[in-house]
Amino acid sequence: MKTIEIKKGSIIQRKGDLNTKIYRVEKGMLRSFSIDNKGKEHIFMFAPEGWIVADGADVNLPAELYIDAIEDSTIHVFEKELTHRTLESKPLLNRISVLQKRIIMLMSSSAIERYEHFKETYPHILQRVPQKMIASYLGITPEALSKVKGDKLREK
Amino acid sequence: MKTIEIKKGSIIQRKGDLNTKIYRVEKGMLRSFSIDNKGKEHIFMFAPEGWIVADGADVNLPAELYIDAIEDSTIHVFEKELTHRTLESKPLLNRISVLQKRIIMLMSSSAIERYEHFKETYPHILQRVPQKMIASYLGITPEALSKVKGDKLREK
DNA sequence: CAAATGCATTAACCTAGATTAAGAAATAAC
DNA sequence: GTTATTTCTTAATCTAGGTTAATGCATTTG
Repeated sequence: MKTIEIKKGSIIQRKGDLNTKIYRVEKGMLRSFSIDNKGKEHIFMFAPEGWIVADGADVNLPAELYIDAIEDSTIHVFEKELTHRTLESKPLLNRISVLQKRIIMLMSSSAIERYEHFKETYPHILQRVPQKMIASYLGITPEALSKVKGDKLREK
Repeated sequence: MKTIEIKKGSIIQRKGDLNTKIYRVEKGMLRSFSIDNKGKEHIFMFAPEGWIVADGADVNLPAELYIDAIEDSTIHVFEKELTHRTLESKPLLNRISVLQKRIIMLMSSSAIERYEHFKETYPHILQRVPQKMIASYLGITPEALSKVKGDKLREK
């Protein structure tokens, strides 16, 4: 295990890199994201203090996700290889549960519904990251999020 | 472990049921799906012979997904409780990898791109299930899938 | 076999969200 | 504190995909 301190904006993993690392956030916040063929970013996950981020792609294949710091951060870096032997199933099952819910949400809820759900589920993250990143996580543009939030307010 | 034979169309798990079972398909095909607040189905997964289906939601919470047979099927039913102790991390990690890719796809690819990807990834399933179910899996309507396929052909 | 149901396709119209652009407000940098 | 850079909002326009509806096939069912 290695501990590193990184500045906001530092990229610690790129798509195509070896996918052998797991990151545990001690301080600050990381995010993982993909970049599509039009150059657009799609945030896959936010990881504040205490959270673990890793590219879930197969260890033997190149990384699919970028991972960077969105705040100055202190990170513990582990090798997947070493941790995988002792891995408990509970956190993995929990992760699967979260991903399943995310897929269902993406398929069946509107932008504003996904936003409301995010707000309830991750209120602490909502306050800490720019709204355009929330939009990216939700799968919409910043303009669209701004609009649906405004509509929501007005209709009350 | 219990083995059951079920007819096409039989529902073996509903949203809200106890979420304690895992199903292994010996013959035929199952699918899991959710129903949104407008009554629309969204297929989460197809499971042909040899595959395992289960609702990934927390075991202690009610099931989120429906599971039914889309062909006459023979199924082995296991209790999650019993299997979870001996669960290896490899298949779980693989599952996480698949779900991650699905989320990225839903956020960053068009309907036709998702269709092409499905076709390459699950050609055997494509041939066996009605196109409207593929559409449901992709997160679009049957009409939209029919249209983009037609457009694709014509533009060549 | 006939009738009924389910499935795929096409087309007209509609809408959520994308795109583009401009300005206001907030944050960061000097 | 002033300037520069991000971020957020609003508005006009555009588009992928949704909705509704009609038609033709294919598959079940009685």
